[in-house]
Amino acid sequence: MKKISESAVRRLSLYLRLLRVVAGKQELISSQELAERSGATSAQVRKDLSLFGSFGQRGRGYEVDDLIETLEGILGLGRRWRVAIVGVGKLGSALLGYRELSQRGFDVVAAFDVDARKVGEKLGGLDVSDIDSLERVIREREVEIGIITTPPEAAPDVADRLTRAGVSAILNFAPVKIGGNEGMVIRTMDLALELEGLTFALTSSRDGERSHA
Amino acid sequence: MKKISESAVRRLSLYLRLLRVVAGKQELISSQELAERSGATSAQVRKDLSLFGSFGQRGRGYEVDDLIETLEGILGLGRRWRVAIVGVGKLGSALLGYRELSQRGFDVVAAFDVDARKVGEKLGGLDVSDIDSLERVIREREVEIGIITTPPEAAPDVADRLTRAGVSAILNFAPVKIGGNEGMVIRTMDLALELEGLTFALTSSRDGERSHA
DNA sequence: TAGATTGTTAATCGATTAACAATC
DNA sequence: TAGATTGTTAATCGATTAACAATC
Repeated sequence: MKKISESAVRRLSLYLRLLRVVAGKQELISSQELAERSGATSAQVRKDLSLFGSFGQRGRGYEVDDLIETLEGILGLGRRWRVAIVGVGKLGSALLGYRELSQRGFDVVAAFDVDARKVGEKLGGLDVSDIDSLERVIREREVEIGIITTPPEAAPDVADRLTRAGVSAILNFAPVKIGGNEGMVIRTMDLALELEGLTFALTSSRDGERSHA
Repeated sequence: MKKISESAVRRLSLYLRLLRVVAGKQELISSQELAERSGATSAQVRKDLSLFGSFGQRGRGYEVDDLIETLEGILGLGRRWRVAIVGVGKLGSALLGYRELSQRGFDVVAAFDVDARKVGEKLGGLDVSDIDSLERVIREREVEIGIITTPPEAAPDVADRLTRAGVSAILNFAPVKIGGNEGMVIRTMDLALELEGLTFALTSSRDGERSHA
């Protein structure tokens, strides 16, 4: 099976979101229009889609509804996913309260914390479980995706435990490298890294101006 | 000035973080060690650094403390940055409460919301301002970076207003495309997109297994 | 000096863009 | 049929990796 780049997958997600916006308003969409809305080129759009098959009609474009279904299939969104959140601090509880998650097909079925005061508390309609019961609860509730919102020190250990408990993918918000063993799918979202991307751009563009002057 | 790729900048941020961990513990570090810790290759590390100069000593490696300072300089972290958060919902207030931000050189000096009940409230030691006063407050407090944590519908307008008020970079958490005019630096962090990256990988790897069988 | 490790050039790999025949 | 737009191949561009002379 040919390898699909991460950036291609991101764009597919983006196309799907844009298609949902126009769904019901128009029947067909061209690679050109999808390109304008997504900031890609029309060639890019056609290429991305063609990695998985031919879904359009020459001379007409793509059927919006069809393409939505196709993309949902490709991205694995034809079903719901069972998610656990580990670490119910500020960020964790923000995520717990997110309606977006459930709308997009992700059911948060477990939440964990070390803090005894939080355990048992009801947050977003869900009991917070003790982190000590992680393995058991993960198994019982058949969690497939773990979201780590613990402090960085705790994150690698949590990742190991999630892995051993049978979770198959992790979305990590802690600013540390998470060691996943073979086959584990891991993504890290790192606020500081993104901010530093901004400050780099600001700083170097300013230097750029100066050196032009 | 040669273009530096976004991924190179991300790696530089990562190297910096790793260097801070070993600072005080060791004086020198090799590209090899930095590579192991970051998941890059040693050639990658040397190449990334060489985009900005020669900071190492052949046969010895890089001085940890020196390299930290150098990277801070490159990434624009030799100073503090003034940040505003727009949208004090769950995510916005989580960010407001983040000590990490201030530790990393980002001072949150303003927060905004549309909700009259939130305006005036003190959150993380900061008064929430009315969104109507955005332009004025941004100017008065000399905000340089805006963080958007509003619902998606509001985000594009907020981005425009931030831009016109003189903010030079935006970190956007809303799942929409933000139109920035020339020279504006924009990054979007999109939870749904990342999750869909996971489900894609899970789904296609499973399909992969099947097709091997 | 011998061993280690950088900085940089050249080779490779992969992703994006351009172009156009196929075809609705 | 004429016009539009796909799907795909070839060309280009950029990023990563390999290799090695320079040198600490």
